[in-house]
Amino acid sequence: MKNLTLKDIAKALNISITTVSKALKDYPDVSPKTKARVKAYAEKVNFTPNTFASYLRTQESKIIGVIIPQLNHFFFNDVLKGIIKQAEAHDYMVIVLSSEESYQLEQKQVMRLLKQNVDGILISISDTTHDISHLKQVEEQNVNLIMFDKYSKLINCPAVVINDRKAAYDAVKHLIDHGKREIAHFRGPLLPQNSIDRFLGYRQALEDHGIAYKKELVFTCERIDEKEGYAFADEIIKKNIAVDAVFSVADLPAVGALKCFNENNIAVPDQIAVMGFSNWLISRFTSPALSTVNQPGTLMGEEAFSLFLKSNEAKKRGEKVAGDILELDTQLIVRKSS
Amino acid sequence: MKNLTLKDIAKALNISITTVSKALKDYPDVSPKTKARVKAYAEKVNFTPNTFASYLRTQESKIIGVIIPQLNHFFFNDVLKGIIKQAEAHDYMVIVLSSEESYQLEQKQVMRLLKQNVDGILISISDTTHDISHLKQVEEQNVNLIMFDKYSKLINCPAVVINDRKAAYDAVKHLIDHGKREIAHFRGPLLPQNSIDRFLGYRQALEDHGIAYKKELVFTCERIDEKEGYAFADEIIKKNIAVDAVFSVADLPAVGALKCFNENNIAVPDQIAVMGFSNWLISRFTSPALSTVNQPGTLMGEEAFSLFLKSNEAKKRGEKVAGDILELDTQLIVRKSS
DNA sequence: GTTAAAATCGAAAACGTTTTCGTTTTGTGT
DNA sequence: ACACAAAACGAAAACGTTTTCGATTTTAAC
Repeated sequence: MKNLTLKDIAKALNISITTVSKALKDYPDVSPKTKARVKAYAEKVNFTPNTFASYLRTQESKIIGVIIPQLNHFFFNDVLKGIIKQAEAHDYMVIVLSSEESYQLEQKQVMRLLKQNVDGILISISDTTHDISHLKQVEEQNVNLIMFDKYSKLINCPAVVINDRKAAYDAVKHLIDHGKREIAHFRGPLLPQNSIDRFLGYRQALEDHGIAYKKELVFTCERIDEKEGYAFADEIIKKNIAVDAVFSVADLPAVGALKCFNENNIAVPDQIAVMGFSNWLISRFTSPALSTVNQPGTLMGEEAFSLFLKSNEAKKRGEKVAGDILELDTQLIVRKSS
Repeated sequence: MKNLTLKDIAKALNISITTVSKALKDYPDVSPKTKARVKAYAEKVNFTPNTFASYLRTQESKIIGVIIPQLNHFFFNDVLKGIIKQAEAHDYMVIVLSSEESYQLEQKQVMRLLKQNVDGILISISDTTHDISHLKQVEEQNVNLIMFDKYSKLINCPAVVINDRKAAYDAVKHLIDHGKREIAHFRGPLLPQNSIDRFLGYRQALEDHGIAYKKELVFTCERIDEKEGYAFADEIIKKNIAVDAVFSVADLPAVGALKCFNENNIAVPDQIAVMGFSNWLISRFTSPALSTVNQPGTLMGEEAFSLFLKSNEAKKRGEKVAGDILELDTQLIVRKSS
């Protein structure tokens, strides 16, 4: 019960391998009669050409590689879902790798994918990636490169991202619109760009509404977990810092803050409103339910694959695709915490 | 900047392709001197053989396929992480596909992987899979088949699973040991086997501790979400059913129940204790924090890959590996809700 | 019936690797 | 210096596909 080959079909129909191959690919120099015969038979025995042999001739593997910073991460898995869904629709297979937020490992994974002769690499770069020579190498080898979510401006390839700045702006604006003026921000570290953009959106929103930016209202996360959020909230209470809202760079610190406020009998959202970011599953279940910003992960994955397809077709025509950056809109999810 | 070939190395060193290939694979009929020369050069230019061409000769693709029922599912992503980690350590690539809990799609994905000539298929079967002819076909094509978590007894291949029955037993025993006697159970649907096993563990624990099984304390989930759990809890309150503990087939219904009990001022765990299953991220953040059962997902993935390796080696020796089922232990996570 | 053009087909090379088997080179003992 | 075995090397075929180009057959026109 081995997979059939062109040879098997040729033998069965008593014609040459060449003719079988050409019939299946609708070459003009095959008579309609034989074409029909071949196609009918191929259909019957469920033949599809061996991808490995095909690759050897055409240099197209019909496989793409995806590198994400973390394997069991809600958002990236959502993106992965979109990529795989679209890939499937276009008959591509997806190899999944993780950089585990390590620059070294990311380099290694890129090299592995190049060795595997994938048709394209879709990557969200790790927080520790400070050098992009490995990505340059992808382009030098003429392999399609697409970045998503966490990207580098130092390389000129198509990318699809969230408009983090606008998303943060809208979130903070929402707090302001509800009468909040002393808005604290739990910001992320200096890398990746996303956390900077969210911080900038926060500042911009304050400025546009005539609220002075106060350095002492900004707390910097390192691990971005709930403990940090709890600690910051605790500091706010202990030091009696005047705060009537918190905008967090991610949901987990917001959840931590929520817990701390609850324990100290601070009314959310009346005394202090809380806003998260990312719309993780957990945000629906806190009490009060956490307001947050939804990132369209699946859509991002689908768009990333579309960019790959475009890039691949341009490559086939001998062109080079422009390094345009596609920005996806987020959605403000207003729940009980704001 | 194309990938190098054996031919390039042969030309550079002025020897034949054959000798280069054999030197790299330590054939005995190559002199130590040339071996060293070839290896040094190959190292220098970072050569690795083209996997597609290799496959054509050896019929080994060094690619495995994984099919999971859902792509962005906390537990399955954990398993995926374990598989990919081990695969990487053994120089395998992993193609990820999803059946989306659809029997039809599962069939299709299996066929796609067979067409791709993967060396093995690791699968967790969907809840709607009632027929296993597609899996039989995998074995007929002599491709290694490994099942994990959700498996079928109708097919004889290696598998790695959680001991759901024992896990449920231990969870219920924990409730009993804390003085609970009227233990309700939110059970899952009739498929997959896992939810049956958890139900059986529940019954066994009651029986072994001299507690009569009461049908009216068992509630059957269909979608296994928090709304169902909320509704069941509501029913318990409204109908005034005597219940002092709830054991849920999964975390989400338990979270829903928790919410309902909180809203009705029922003290958890004193009046009613609540126990979930799966240790999702969310269980840490409810109030009170949810007691649950941890499923070792990453370990399961690692073991699944190990089973594949074993199976593959047996295949190379012309043997057939036994369809042994490896059961992994779970951990009872006791938090404030019990 | 002849001939040219058009339609149809197939031989063969190529992709890069692995492996069999035959050839050449080296080394040993006389 | 010679025979012979052992060591080292290389030619070639195979994996299954695609595609070029030459060969063959059919059709049409006179």
